[in-house]
Amino acid sequence: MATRTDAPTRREQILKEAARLFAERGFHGVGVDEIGAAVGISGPGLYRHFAGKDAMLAELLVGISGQLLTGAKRRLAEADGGGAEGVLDSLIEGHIDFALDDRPLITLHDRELDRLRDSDRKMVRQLQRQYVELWVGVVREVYPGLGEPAARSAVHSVFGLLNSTPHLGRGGSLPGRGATAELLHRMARGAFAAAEV
Amino acid sequence: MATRTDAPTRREQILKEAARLFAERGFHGVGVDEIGAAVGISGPGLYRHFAGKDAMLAELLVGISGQLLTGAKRRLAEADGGGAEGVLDSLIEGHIDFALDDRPLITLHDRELDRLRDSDRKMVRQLQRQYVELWVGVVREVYPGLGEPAARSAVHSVFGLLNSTPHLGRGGSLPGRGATAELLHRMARGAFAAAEV
DNA sequence: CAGGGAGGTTAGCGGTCGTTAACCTGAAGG
DNA sequence: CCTTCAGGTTAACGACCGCTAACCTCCCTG
Repeated sequence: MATRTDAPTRREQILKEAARLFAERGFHGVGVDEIGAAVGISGPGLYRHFAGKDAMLAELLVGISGQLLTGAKRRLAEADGGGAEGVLDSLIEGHIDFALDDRPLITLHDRELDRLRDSDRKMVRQLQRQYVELWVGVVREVYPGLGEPAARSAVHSVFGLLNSTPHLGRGGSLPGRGATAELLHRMARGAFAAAEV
Repeated sequence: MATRTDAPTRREQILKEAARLFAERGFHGVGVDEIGAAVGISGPGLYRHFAGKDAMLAELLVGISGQLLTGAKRRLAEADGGGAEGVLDSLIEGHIDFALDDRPLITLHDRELDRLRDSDRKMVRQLQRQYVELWVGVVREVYPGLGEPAARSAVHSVFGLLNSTPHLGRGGSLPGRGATAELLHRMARGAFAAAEV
């Protein structure tokens, strides 16, 4: 698991707060002064750590896409020979963990992509595409009745389902993390199964 | 069906283009000059039709939420006594029609809510809540094994699934509107079924 | 103990944006 | 024919925002 125990660097603090603010009010809706204030320094101080506001967003989005893809590849490799069913469950579990633990990032991920420089956007799109295609392969193995276009649509739709976590009441009345994760998992599997034929 | 055949008013043109632009680049990412240019007039000319940029967004979001709720109430009333299954299918169908035909609005609907004045935001939230609760009631009738919190989470997640249409390749390789609608419908039902117990 | 870099600060510039002001025009109506 | 008004126009203002410049202050290190 390799959990971090040392204190987060200033850069990491900034990225975390920027992600939260961008998710809450949109990239253009947040000023650099606010981001600075969120970590206890003031506006222009951020430029000691990032080339500009765009660079923060770029690093966040590239980081998210890369993390998702890397995790998925690892899960695919780990369960090699262990049945496609198990791999799909592992993929779903990983995506749910991400959606539940990093809601702001999940929100940014499909909301602010167009605010990136061309080169960064291309990179993020490529990582996202690889991630989707990895899912599509596994899904078609588990549900052979699905054609490729249908499988791709189904995968995008299940992402929509799993990424709905920001809309689930902010920690108030929902049935706890474990139960929510389980519910989402079952629904994802049910959606895929119903997509087949 | 009461289909409109007369030409759209200028106000309606503006709202339509504003919705598209807001969905593409975000509320703060679009200038009034661009909105004006999209309908062939220039920036400040918009103020003959709207009190300001905020008013356009408010009218769009209130309109969407109201339309969704009104349509859902109508479907519930129409099929009265005709079985909860049929009502749920009708609700799903209505939501899919909306998601497929008005993608920009669906995008705005859960993205730019926080940019509204307090009073407008409260109104939209109330309409949305009524819409969700209507679904929750029907879903629990069809799937009695679902508790109320689980049903509400499931409804939000299915909305995420259905609202994924903007991510499905923009008219390129996807299997045509009818097939897409059918796929989404089956997946929604499958997700609900899998949520139960 | 000098000095230099890391990481702050405030002041301010330049551009953009929402909005208003002032003016114009063409068509409808008495 | 004169008036009125809806629906435009351009100019410009004031606020805000991203970013740079110039400066300061520790702390580490040779």
